[in-house]
Amino acid sequence: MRKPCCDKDGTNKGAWSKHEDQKLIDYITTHGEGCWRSLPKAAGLHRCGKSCRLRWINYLRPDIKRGNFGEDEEDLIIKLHALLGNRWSLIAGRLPGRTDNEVKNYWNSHLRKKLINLGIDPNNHKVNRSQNHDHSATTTHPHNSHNIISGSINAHASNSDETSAAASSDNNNHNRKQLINLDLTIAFPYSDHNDHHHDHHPLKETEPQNKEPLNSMEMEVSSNNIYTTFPTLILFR
DNA sequence: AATCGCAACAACCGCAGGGAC
DNA sequence: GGTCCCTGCGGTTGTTGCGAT
Repeated sequence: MRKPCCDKDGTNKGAWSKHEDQKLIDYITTHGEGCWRSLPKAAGLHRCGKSCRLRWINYLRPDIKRGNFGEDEEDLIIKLHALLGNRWSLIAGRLPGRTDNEVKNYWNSHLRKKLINLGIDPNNHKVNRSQNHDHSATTTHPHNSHNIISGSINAHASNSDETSAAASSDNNNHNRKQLINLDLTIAFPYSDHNDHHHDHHPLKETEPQNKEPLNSMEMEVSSNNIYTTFPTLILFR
């Protein structure tokens, strides 16, 4: 029988107090991140490790960027969501200082509605033809009536009506890349990475200090990379 | 001034992946 | 190879703040 992640008795839940925050900050500043399960006891916190980790990652980390999302960030989230779906950690990984929780919340509370108001299905980023066709938003291109992203993979697929296998030909990929106008360079992990607690996902390779802020112009979608690295992206064909 | 409804955000929960034993 | 443990992720819920009535 597997033990629960934390004892239900004796652990605090709900909002964190300033005192708890300070304890967590002090401990991590001294000992570094990791070993979340044993951290609460060592730090003198009556919280489960999960809760500590979440609090640190989503709120206390010094590199957290607080405040409203800029238009460029909004744009980037929408574009990345079209590519990656609800992979919030991956999306947040390309937005320096933003957390997956923050991006997820922002999507659910703002961007989702924004797309719906534009007559765009936030799930597949396709225009809902039964709704209004006022596409005056900055994220919408007049030349592409199918998708909020200019020449996105979705748009490409919708134009080709059940397109054949995504990686079927280099020529096809080249054409797509030209159509997409959305670049997403995927860097790979440093082999000499010291952090043995890091996530090994191919898009989570870069540490915050290595992340370059990307905007839509800098992103590079290599179709080969996309389709071979992220099987779930096949969904967006 | 009170209260109601909604939006925003913080936090929790369950699950899955991966490493260690 | 199987099991356990730790960690991270994504969905969901709870709480708080604010505007409308």
